[in-house]
Amino acid sequence: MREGGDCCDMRGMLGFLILFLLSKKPMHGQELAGEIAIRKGEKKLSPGTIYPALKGLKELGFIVEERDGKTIVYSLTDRGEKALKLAKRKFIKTFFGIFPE
Amino acid sequence: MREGGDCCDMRGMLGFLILFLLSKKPMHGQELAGEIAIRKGEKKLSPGTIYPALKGLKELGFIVEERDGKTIVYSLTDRGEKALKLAKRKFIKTFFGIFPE
DNA sequence: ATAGAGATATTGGGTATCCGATATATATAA
DNA sequence: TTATATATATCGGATACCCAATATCTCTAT
Repeated sequence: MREGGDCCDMRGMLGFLILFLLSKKPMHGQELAGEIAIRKGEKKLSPGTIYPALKGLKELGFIVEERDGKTIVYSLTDRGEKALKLAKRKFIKTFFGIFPE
Repeated sequence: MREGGDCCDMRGMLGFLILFLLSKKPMHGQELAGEIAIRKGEKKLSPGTIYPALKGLKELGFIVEERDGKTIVYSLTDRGEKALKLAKRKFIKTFFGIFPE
């Protein structure tokens, strides 16, 4: 784990984005990949991208998984909430001025 | 060059940030590193980070350099302006909701 | 029970990002 | 001129990002 130009200590910008999306609504992997695809205007992330990212966040203790039939729903832990809050603050400070007023 | 979770085709988030900062004011490398350090609340990027990033942007035709005594001042080209505009749009769409309303 | 579909997971490989260390260049001070 | 400080640049290595391919697992339909 780095600190990086990416975003704090959560596996870079992808981890940050995932954590943010999960904070709004717990989702399973494919659902998450779909949401990211829409936001980025690209095709869905490959399994080789999304699952390792989720695994990393889980190992950091930022998310937990809960089996729900065929899928696994991921949601933030308290640690994850806290890390996201910090990362958000930094993100906003770093990119201040980019969003239109 | 990829398309990436980073930001479009400008060497990732760092390139994006650099381009954004240069669009507000032409700067030389160390000045840029200082500005980024303030925004991120970290120490200045190492030379091994900032100069390759600038070199990459130059090779993409997004910035030009002009020697000014001891320093080299970088500024955006028209291509750079255009690329930044596109990247900003994508950035805003991708991270919509992260900035407080 | 078997087949199919969809979700999850891993592997291998290529590129990007970034740092620390080192090297080079340029301007200023002594 | 020589020394010093600052800016610029490159190198080696570690991690992150991402994809394509492959494998496993779970539910549903037949």
